[in-house]
Amino acid sequence: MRTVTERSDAVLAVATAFRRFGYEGASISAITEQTGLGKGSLYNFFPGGKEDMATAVLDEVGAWFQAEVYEPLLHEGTASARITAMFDAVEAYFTSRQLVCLFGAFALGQERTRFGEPIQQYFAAWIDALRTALHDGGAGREADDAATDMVSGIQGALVLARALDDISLFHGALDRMRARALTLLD
Amino acid sequence: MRTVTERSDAVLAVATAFRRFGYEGASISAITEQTGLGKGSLYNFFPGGKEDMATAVLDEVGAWFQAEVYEPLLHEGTASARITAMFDAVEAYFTSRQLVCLFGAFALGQERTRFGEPIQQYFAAWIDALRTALHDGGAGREADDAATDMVSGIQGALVLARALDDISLFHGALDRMRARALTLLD
DNA sequence: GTCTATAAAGCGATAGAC
DNA sequence: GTCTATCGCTTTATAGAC
Repeated sequence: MRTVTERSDAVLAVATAFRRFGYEGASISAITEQTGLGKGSLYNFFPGGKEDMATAVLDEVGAWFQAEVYEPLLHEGTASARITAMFDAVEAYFTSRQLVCLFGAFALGQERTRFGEPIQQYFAAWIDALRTALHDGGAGREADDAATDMVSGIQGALVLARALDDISLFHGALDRMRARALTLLD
Repeated sequence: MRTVTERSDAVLAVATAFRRFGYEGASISAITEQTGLGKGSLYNFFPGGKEDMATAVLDEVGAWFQAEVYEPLLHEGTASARITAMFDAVEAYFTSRQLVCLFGAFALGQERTRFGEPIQQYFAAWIDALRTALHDGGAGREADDAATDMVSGIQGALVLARALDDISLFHGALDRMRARALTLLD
């Protein structure tokens, strides 16, 4: 059996392993089983080993959010449409990924030391884009705190929904944040 | 050098190691260095090894929250005083513990599989006690969602404050939640 | 690009002296 | 209750065939 793979596919498969096992918990052999790729393939794609894999995964996720969340938040349509679209995109994203935000999970562990810069970048860019959209929509001084609270609230909802093993907690929290955002606009 | 230790002291020291390294990242030798206890002492206190250590740590933290957060929330004083006291206690607790909630951190990782029941218990009891206090204070139907949002909001604030390495994000978020709680009462 | 075999280091855990 | 030595296993990573 020799199914040739592209690196970008390998990155997605490795990301699944990290979501499931965490960074420390994802041993190379666990990643091998989860992804179906042998060690040879893995070290071919990621010469720097596990840390290289994690960097590639964070890059991929960061790029996805940049393209699908932050930029739409800044450019297209009315403020309320943009913000609603953000919640929809984020809800679909985490729902299809076991309610794990790799940046959030890494921020809580010792991984924060190794990957501090991309983690910081991810959250700073998100808050910044959301604050801008809120401000564009007429939210005044409260746009700052509101943007922070919403990004924070999404992370908290992920923690709680996983802890209580109840995905409706995630959907419910996002519904309330969506509604609150709309009350801040015009 | 033979400094005799009590198990309860060992539990507190091990907790610090888990906060710093995470469950998977805290190797026995790392716990040895962090705590100053040798392997002999550790396995004397925790015959079940690492899993035993984590269980003891979660028990200790859970008991602390039960005594210092949940019960005061249910019994003493006016609702607004009880809720303010909760935020104060929680703020001081996590501030002095590197902004790590072990239950929240474990909920995001594979540790959730092993320690699912205590994790669930911790958050369910917290939400339940807070909901009761809010209800006692005159908050109506919204007490349910508000209690969930506040416990979730605290977890989110911990994630964000660690990710951006800015403790003021934690204090600011708690200030706003405190204020919101008061607007829900009477 | 993928496989298998293997090396070197670190892991959790145990045994026995004190 | 604490120490040191050690076992057996798994880990990350590499080498070389295909």
